[in-house]
Parts: sequence; structure tokens; C-alpha cells
Amino acid sequence: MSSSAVLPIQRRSLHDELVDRLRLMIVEGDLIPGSKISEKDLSDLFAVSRTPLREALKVLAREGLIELSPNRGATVAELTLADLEEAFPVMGALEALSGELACRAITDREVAQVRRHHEAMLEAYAKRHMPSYFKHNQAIHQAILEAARNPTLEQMQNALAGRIRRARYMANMSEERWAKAVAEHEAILDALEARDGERLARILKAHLSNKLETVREHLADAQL
Amino acid sequence: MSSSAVLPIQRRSLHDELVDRLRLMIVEGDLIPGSKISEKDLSDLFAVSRTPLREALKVLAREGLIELSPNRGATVAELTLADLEEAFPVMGALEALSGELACRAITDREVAQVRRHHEAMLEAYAKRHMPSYFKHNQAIHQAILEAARNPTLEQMQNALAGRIRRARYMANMSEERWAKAVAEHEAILDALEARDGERLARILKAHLSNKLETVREHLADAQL
DNA sequence: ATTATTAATTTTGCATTCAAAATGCAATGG
DNA sequence: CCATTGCATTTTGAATGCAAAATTAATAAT
Repeated sequence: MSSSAVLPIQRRSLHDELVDRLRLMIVEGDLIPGSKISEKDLSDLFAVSRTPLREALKVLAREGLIELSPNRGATVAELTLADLEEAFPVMGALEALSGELACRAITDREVAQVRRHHEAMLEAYAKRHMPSYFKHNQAIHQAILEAARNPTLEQMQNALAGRIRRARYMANMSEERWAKAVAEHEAILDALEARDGERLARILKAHLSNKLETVREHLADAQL
Repeated sequence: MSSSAVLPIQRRSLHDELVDRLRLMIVEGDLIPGSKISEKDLSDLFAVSRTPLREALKVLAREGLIELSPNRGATVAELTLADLEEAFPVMGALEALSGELACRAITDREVAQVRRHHEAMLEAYAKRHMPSYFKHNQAIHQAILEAARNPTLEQMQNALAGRIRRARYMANMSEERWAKAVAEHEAILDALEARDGERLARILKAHLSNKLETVREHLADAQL
């Protein structure tokens, strides 16, 4: 008997499914910031009633992805520079903690995995292939997060990442910034392989701070 | 025309009200950890239908105060030592950031307010009056949090505090631990008045770490 | 007496319905 | 012609209803 077949059958409630789908739509930009969300339109779109949809909206509001005003419905939350300037330092603190904890618990195998992502990321960088770069970049941060062995931290960091990630779709890195980010990633890998938690924490905090700077630059250009 | 009369009429949705009430009930221990929550019982209790109640439960589940399993309903989340060992370091990272940011933005007036709470706390400590001690203690941490001028951080820290605060109701400090906590608070005030963000961050992180130690000790005794 | 099986009851998940509030629109008056 | 008021339509908030799943109770079998 195949081992995967005996796993508990994955049953999800509609509302849970909706939360994930809507979050994805928002993060990926299918639902544009500031636009109004009609309960009817959305429930029609997903072919469910308004009840589970409304439950999902409440959850997403708590995550900060949408805004609810009483009797007036939901709108996709705008992502202003002010929001990002709030969120990035918090993310920096969380990532720093992740790094610190990860250095205590990460296995050699996991570090090797991170290294592979790192090298794939360098390759993507060499080709200036953004999607692949982002993918491996994110995988590295996720791996460090998981190596921290702290589900509470993981949950909070992922919630915040959902909000921030939308910025990726608007920010285009300058050549200079990109090079700097790559250099920082070298330092990240180095600290991780040395299991130097304190150093890794410092680097990650600075890394996030620089990411904010990148976004800031880009928004200054685009004057969004 | 009186100025307060023209303020927008404060309207709350039932679900929002329910979220707050239920959270309070859980944090204060009215709903005991591990116990099952019957939707019917609760909706009867509050004299509302199950619909807004269910919306509230979804939100609280996301906050980690209750657990939902499909078709099986909600239970009040248990607060195990393992949970606290996860949560406290995260809280430490967030408080450290609060302290760092607060030192940049806090006004003299606010610092004075913190000092007043600090002194009231010392008085409560002298009398070994726990409720008053907790109240001023919490006010200090909240004031630092607000002085950080970062609503995102505030939101995350408060969400996590909701989970941790339940531990307060079970943890009884030893005389020794209590003295140490008070000493740490002296250092906190000192760093704050000096606007030394880095130092305050370090102290707060250690402070939270010691709080966890306090809880750990207590639970070892009570073997909960 | 204990376990297995089945029926009855309860509880949950979701759809539908109804009421209240908000929005859009037309008519009226300036 | 524009602003304001009253009305119709739409949308949201919450209750009710109904089917599916789970839990409990009851019965039968070993």
C-alpha cells in the first residue's frame, strides 16, 4: 500500500479554500488595491454562497489584505509606501529571529539545500531572470524560517510576507541594488554555514532594511 | 453644538463585538483551554444567530486562540509550555523592535508617563499587590509599543500578547524572579530616558527571555 | 459483560431568506 | 442649470432552513 494513499483524506472547508484563493488573487494582483469587492460578484465567481465567502473576508481583513467598513463592504487594501515602511522593519525583526534560531537547529542537509537554492539564484541573476531569481530567493528565506522550528514565528512571518509580497510585483530593482542584494545573500549563506546566529540575524535585518530602500527608490521613480 | 455630538456614530457589527468578547473570555479564562465550543451554546448565550458567531470563530482561530477542525467544531486552544517557548522569543523580537523604534520617536511627555507607571509599579511591588503590578507593567509595555509609531507592529504584538497573557493567570512569580523583573524594569526606564534604542532592545529581549524562564519554573512546579 | 452495529440525535457547513442600510436616480424646486 | 429631496434598486448584516457529518444512545451479538 502506497504511503501517501493512507494519509487522512484532505477535506477543506469552503471558507478555508476561499481564504487561500483570495489571498493569492490579492498577492498576485488579480484584485487591484483600492477596488471594491462585491460579495455577490465573488460568490458568483467561485460558485459558492455568500456565507463562506464572508467568513473568508473577515479572516483576510484581520490579515490586513482587505479592509472592511460596516454596511459598506470590503475593499482590497492599498499598499502605500507608509505601509511598507511599517512592515519591513517588523519583517526584519522576525527574519533576524528566524536566522538566529535556525543556526541552532538547522541540519547539514538543510544547509546544503539552501546552498543549492543560492546557486540556482546566482544563475538566475547571471541571466537577469527575475522570476527564477525571486523563486529561489524566497525558497531560501522560507528554508531559514522553517529551520527555526518555530511554528508561531512561521505563521506570523508568513502573514506579514503576504502583505509585503505584493510590493514585489511593483518594484523593479536597479542593477546596483540587485548586485547588493546578491552580495548580501552570499553573506547570509556564509553565516548560516558557520552557524553564526548573531551574525546572520544582523545581516538579515540589514537585508530587509535594504529591501525597503529598494522599494522606496522605485516608488520615488514611479511616484505611485 | 457640542463637539462630541457630531462625531460619526460608532457602529459595530455583531461579529466584531463577538470577536472582542470571546477573546476576553478566553484570555481571562472564562472559557477553559481544551474545552469544546458549541456554536449553539454560544449563540444562545449572546443571543445572536450562529452566522456572526461563526465569523468570529474564524477570526479567533487565525489568532490562535481557538482551534477549528472541519465538521468537528471549535475548541479553546491549549496553552502548553511548548507554545510558550515558541511565543516568547517572537514576543522578545517584537518588543525589542518596539523599544528600538520608540527611542527614536517617544516624546518627553510620554517618557514621563512611563515613569509614572514605573513608580506606581514599584509601589505595587512594595505591597506585593499583583493586580496593580501587572496593570502598570502592562501599561509600560503598551506605552513603548505605541511610541514606536508602527501600527503593524502594534497589531502583531497585541495579537501575540493575547495568546501569552493567558499564561499570566497561571504563573505565580517567585520572590527572586519578581525582584529580577523589577530590576530589569529599572534598566528599561533608564535606557528609554537615555533614548538608547539599541540598549533598550537588548534589555527587552532579555526581559522576555526571563519571563519565559519564570513561566517554565512555575510550570515545572505545577507540572501542568 | 463487553464489543459491534445500527438507529437517533445533535452539530456543523452552507444556502437561502429577510431586514436594514447604502447607493443610484429621477423629480422637484430654487 | 444645479442642488436637494424622495424613491427604487442594490448590497450588506444577520437569521433561518436544510443536508451532511459526527456524536451519542440503543440494541444485538459474541
